[in-house]
Amino acid sequence: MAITRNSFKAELNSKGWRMTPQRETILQVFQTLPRGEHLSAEDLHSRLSEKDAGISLSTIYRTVKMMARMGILRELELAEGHKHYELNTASPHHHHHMVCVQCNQTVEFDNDSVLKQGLKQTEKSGLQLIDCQLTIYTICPEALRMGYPALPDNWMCSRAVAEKHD
Amino acid sequence: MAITRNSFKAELNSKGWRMTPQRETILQVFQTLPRGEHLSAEDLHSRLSEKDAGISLSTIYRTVKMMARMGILRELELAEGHKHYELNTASPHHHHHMVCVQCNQTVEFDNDSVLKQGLKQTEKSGLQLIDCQLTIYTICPEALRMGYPALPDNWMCSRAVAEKHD
DNA sequence: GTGGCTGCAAAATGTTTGCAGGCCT
DNA sequence: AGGCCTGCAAACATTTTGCAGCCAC
Repeated sequence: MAITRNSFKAELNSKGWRMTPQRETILQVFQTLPRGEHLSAEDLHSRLSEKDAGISLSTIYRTVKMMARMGILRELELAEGHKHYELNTASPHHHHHMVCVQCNQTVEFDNDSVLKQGLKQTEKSGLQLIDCQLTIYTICPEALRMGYPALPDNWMCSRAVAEKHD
Repeated sequence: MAITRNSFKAELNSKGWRMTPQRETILQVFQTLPRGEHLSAEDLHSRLSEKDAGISLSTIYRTVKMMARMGILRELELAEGHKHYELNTASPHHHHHMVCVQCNQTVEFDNDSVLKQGLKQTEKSGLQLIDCQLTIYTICPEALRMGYPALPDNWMCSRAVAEKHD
């Protein structure tokens, strides 16, 4: 049931498309990504440049969008202004996200009942469910104490500061 | 509990900010928006230009972002590439969205149990819930029949075509 | 009166696209 | 061999920002 290099190639070919080194590399990155992590196009690009395989940004954008449409990747709108991608594992590995609007820290959590609600809803409307994402926007106690949403310019919570020093 | 011009002004002043004609106008638009509708910054801009009150796009962007941070508006990432806003009515008017990835048609639905799950999750982590959105991505039967995701270039489902003729 | 607010224009960001050449099937 | 695919650069869409003047407090 999980995606493999070969099933990916078969699915591509069945649509008249092709397996290429770039597509294989990108699939591998997601296959070896620790559970709970997700990458933006830019993340992928710099990660691949560091190693050997430089893949152009355009190709990355084209590829992740295609893989998302094929149902292989899941497209997430978590941080402001750009999308993240992760392998689209079906239930029972279906999970959701909780993201702090101040520091963008994301925590994933499992909740199968949400997917059930989603399926109920789409069946009722005669539509096919592609994905179902519960995103919870929160703000951390520290930012609240500092007077959010009237925070000083450039203020960051300690978690966000720590993240900058990675 | 619902937002009013006066409670808005009070909240602004408490933070050292000001009530202005632009902010009042934008609040009014959302207050009189039929339930289930949501506007992008561009929507707001053209809607206000048609009438009398021309408000610059920058001010609109600044204002809706501020109002979202204050918890007055809810920021939605439904269609590709731009955000929509709606009044952030608390439970029991809390609702969620189902959007077709082909034609972008959006249907809202109620589901209080989702909000309950969200509250449970944030409490567990000691965070304050700002918003909680279940977004269901679907694809309509018509696009499936046409071979999605390998659709002909520029193909649109009949609902999407109808939408273009508005 | 003062400092926040607006409008304008310019910049920045994230993403898409046209095209010439290359490689998978 | 044909046509899909890539990389590059340029275009694009949306959103953000610097700044001078304005207006709510």
